[in-house]
Amino acid sequence: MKNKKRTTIYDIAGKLNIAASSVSRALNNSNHVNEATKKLILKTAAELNYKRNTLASNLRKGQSKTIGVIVPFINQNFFSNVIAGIEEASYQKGYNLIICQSNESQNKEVKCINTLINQHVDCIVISLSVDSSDHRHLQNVIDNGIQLIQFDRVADELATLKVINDNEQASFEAVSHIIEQGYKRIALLEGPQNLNIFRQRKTGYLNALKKYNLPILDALIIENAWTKELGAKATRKLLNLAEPPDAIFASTSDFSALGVLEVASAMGIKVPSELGICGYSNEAFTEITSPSITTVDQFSIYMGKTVANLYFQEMDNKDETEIIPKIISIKPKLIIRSSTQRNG
Amino acid sequence: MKNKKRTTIYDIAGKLNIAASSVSRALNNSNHVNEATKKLILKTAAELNYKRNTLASNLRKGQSKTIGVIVPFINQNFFSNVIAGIEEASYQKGYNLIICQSNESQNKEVKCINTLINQHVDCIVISLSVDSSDHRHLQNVIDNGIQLIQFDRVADELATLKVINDNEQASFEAVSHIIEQGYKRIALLEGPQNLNIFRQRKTGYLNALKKYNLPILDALIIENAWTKELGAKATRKLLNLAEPPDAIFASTSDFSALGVLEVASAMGIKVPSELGICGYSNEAFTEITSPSITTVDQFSIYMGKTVANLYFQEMDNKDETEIIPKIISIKPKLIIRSSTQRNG
DNA sequence: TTTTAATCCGCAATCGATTGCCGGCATTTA
DNA sequence: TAAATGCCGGCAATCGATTGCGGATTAAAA
Repeated sequence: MKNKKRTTIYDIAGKLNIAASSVSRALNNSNHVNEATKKLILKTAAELNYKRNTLASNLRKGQSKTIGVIVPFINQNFFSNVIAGIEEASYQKGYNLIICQSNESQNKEVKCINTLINQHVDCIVISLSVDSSDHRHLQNVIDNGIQLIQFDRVADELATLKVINDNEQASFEAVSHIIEQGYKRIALLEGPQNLNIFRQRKTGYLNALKKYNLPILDALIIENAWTKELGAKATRKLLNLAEPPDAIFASTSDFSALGVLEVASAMGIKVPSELGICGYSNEAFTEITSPSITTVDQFSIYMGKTVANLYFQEMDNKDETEIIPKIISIKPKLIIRSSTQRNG
Repeated sequence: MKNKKRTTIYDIAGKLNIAASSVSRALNNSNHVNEATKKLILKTAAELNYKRNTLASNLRKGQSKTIGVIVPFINQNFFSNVIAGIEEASYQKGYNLIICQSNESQNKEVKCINTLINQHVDCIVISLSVDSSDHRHLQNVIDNGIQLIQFDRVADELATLKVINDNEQASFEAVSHIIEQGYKRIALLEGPQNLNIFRQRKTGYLNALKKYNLPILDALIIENAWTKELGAKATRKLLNLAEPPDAIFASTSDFSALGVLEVASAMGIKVPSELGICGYSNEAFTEITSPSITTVDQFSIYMGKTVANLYFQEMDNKDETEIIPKIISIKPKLIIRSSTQRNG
């Protein structure tokens, strides 16, 4: 029962004593075949349990109907949601997904890209790894004639299709909200500044301080505090300052914010009355901590769908020879919860 | 710059005035080529930015070095972790992953399987959707000579490779722990019984009650309470009984347990003193609710690695013509937290 | 010096599906 | 009736890489 050779169009052609080309045409519903023979072929194909060999088909047609996706980690909420979104939209169009993780390493990222190029994917969707420094591997994708779409963590200087969040605006709104709640000394936990998203969030933070005429205090800005542990560590440092902050904006992630919350609780500091906390990403748990954590929702599933549809749209009007770089910016939403509400 | 034809082995062969077969052999590091020419070929290949066309290669070799994975939802913690595990192990072996979501629908599951068969994947890894009733589509995979590996939610009657959790034992231990904490009336929130995992967890529950000579009370067993909302609804019903339970085992998921906790909190019922709660899956948030939730860890990433390695191992000794069905059972771990601890 | 073996390389078939082109037959139009 | 058109089917090349086989050259053994 095992591993008999699969039935091919030649098997069908042989059985019906016709040419393979006719079988192929029938299977592709070409109107170049008589309706009766087409039916007969389809029937025979079903009987013989024929499955098209997509490899052969793609090789001949020079396309693979496959989209390659590279993310730092598959099992992080934001990314798995984006992937789910991409998958949903792609499935409807008959496209498949090949997923790779870069593990936040440019080294592996390069390998993933090469694999995907070898696989002749039609499109590569990527969110950069944290230590991504130069972008020759991305240029390589383009040079190989593969559509490249960057999302979330993008290389600004590369003119490709992009789907991003308006991080600066979201960050600005979050910090403005914090200020309006009466907090005066607002600390920032920032992420690796080689990633544009973290630079933008910092800019938003600075702009908000500026708008409300609050001083920028370098002591309250902590670099690379983007995990729960680093967030906790940074918080310990901040709260032990002679003049500690009265709010902490964990611009990097909700995990970082969780670290802040845990340290504050352990130190007996009351949230939000004595310390305001705001995270980023709207992870599921932010709703159920006590107090619940104010955060920013990035519409991750929608983002994934947008990425996929952007590709399909580009395909549709590929009569244009040149690719016009296009950027779709999604406005994230501030989710105000208990951890920053001390008015009202 | 765009969409020039890619360089092929023929381009390399042409430039060096040798046969394509030699180029192929050099690229595959065959020792059938002179060391000097091999070097020259490799150098030229790099210069011309050659990328192997994996489609052609796979077509010729009759294998795709690709594993297809089908899960209900990509963006659920357990599944995304399993996928991350599979990806990690596969990547090391040079295998690619094609990911599909069944959306808990057998209908889509069938389509996914057909897609993967068409793609000529070497192996299909699947965790069944909840409404999966018959298993002809799985049989179809086997009939097409594709290795099938089931994990977590498996069809017992199908003799394939399987990687599962010992749900019955885990459930037994969880309920035993609850009983040992002095709870007497333990409710069970159970999942759809057509899935074997939920049947097994129920069995474990029943066995534990039996062992400790506790009565089985039908009123305390609620069917299909496997989301947060359904868990909450079930809890409202249970706690309004004339004789309400003093503990609830949400055997379906931690989300369900979270629903229980929220309703209990809203009703002013103290956890764990008045009500014990135990979930299943060790979702990240169970650690940070107050009180933290006792749950069962399924070692999901490890499970993914195990699945992948099981496949590679089978490949290695495929000299055996017949496939020996093999089941790997991973023993989950009870994580005891505050929500069930009222002794000590 | 001759035989044997080893090493390298090329030819050509192959994997399975697709598609441009040609030709036979039937139908329609002049 | 002859010419033009349309429909349907087959032939054969093609996509790019792999591989069995045979031949040529060189090195090693007798």
